[in-house]
Amino acid sequence: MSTNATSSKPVRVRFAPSPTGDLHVGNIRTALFDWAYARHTGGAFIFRIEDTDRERVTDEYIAAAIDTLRWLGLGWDEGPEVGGEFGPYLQSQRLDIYAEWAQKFLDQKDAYHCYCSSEELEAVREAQRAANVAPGYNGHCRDLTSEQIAAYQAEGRKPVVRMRMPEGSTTFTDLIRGDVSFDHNFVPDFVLVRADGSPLYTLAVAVDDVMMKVTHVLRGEDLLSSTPRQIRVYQAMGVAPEDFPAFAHLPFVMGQDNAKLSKRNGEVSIAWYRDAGYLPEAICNYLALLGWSPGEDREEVTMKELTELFTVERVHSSPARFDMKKLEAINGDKIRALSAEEFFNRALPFLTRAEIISGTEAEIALVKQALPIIQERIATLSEIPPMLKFLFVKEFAVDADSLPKIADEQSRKVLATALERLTPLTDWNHSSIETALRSALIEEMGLKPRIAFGAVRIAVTGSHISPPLFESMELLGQSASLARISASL
RNA sequence: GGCCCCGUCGUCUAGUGGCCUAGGACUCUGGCUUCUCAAGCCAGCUACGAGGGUUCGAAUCCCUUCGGGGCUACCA
Repeated sequence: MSTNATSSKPVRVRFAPSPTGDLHVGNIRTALFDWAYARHTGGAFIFRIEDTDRERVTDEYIAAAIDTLRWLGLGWDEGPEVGGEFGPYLQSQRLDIYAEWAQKFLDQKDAYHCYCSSEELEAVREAQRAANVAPGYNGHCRDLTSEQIAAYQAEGRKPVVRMRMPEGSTTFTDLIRGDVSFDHNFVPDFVLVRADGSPLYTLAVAVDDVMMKVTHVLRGEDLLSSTPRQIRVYQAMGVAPEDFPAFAHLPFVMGQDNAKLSKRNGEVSIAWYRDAGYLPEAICNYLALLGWSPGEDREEVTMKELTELFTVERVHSSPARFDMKKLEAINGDKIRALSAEEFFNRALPFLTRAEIISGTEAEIALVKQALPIIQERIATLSEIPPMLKFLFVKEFAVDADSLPKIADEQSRKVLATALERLTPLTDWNHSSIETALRSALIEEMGLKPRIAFGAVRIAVTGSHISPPLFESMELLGQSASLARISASL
């Protein structure tokens, strides 16, 4: 059989993670594409939690997933916290629905009880591997007699519910990969309900997509080969082929060097990126470029432009490697593009969390003046505290590695001269400071600017790397600046 | 092993038979600018996995091959 993906129904896309851990880069890329597609088509974005495996999914992870999506700006139209017509959106709250369908499949003989134990199943697989044949359920319990069933029940065995895969094959049109076909010889009868009565992903995902009227399933490539099973459930539910959702299997996002994305090569948890000072719009922009491209040699897109430009046709089929360097570059671009007010809003939490400032009015005012001179020099927000630290420290001290650089005779002379010429300055601002120092150190002493200003920089900011010197001194103020120069003599 | 998916610079990509002696971005290298660090500007390095076809013409179509990945659970 085959399905046709064309549909004129209003688009409904879902992002349905199974929160067995923090949402990671790959999950988010999928969420982003789901969201962008829904927004592009004017359809609904549905957020559903697949927590049928309560052994692995925790409430903390669910809460974290909700939080992460919100932080990224991927708002949903239906789902946790916002509700919706087709809720609940947590699968663990829909157990009765799955049980009803499973019973219906049983009644229709589309499914059957399987009494095989895990050990027996494993033994079968072992034998299949040894015989070099396709491993998979062998259909042992497909047509049990009532005597056999009675015997198993007498043994106290609890059966699982297994879906019967008919002879033939399943072909569906993947929006990204074209027609994909699976021979049922390689799609064994699969389990819908565990022995304890709880549903499996294979049941819940298909039932929910139908019940929630999902029209487009954009998900990871790893689910590609489970699609025939999902389609089998649609059929058992009595859904007409033209009402099946369209599928699009997104390519993987892989780690820096080899295969899987892991802690080693680039952090996987989005929470980590938030703490490291990455902007949500930068993460989304970068992730959008993994497996998709707006074309026309374009790289930079806003969230709004992404929704306007995004189409599944432009998603390609090969996996992409995650490159932290490029994310950083985009993050720097986005930071530079921020308005002064926005930049302040984003920067403030990093300064307070690093305990550089406590939040007094005077501190806030100084921060607002200082931010513009560092905005173009950082790639992540976490670079702000170390860069502005010199303006706020109570106990100032020159960095250990910079200290030797101002210990020589020439530096001491430079600092002494600077102190002497800066002390009488009555109008303390960056241009008057620059004028005074240039005439004293460059013109009169004949020094190279980098040598002369370098010494002053270290004495005043404590490091040989700092924001622009004269602006820094203006912000620090005359008395503090002079005190530091004097202290280093 | 079987089934399925994938294969353009180091990385992300543009490219849908001639506009490609393959373009952009990140990285890297060199230079300019410069009070440090950045930013900015300029230049450079490096790619169609391989082999066969089809065609006047192929990165683009077909076949084979090699390589990578996924699935093969009472995970999702």
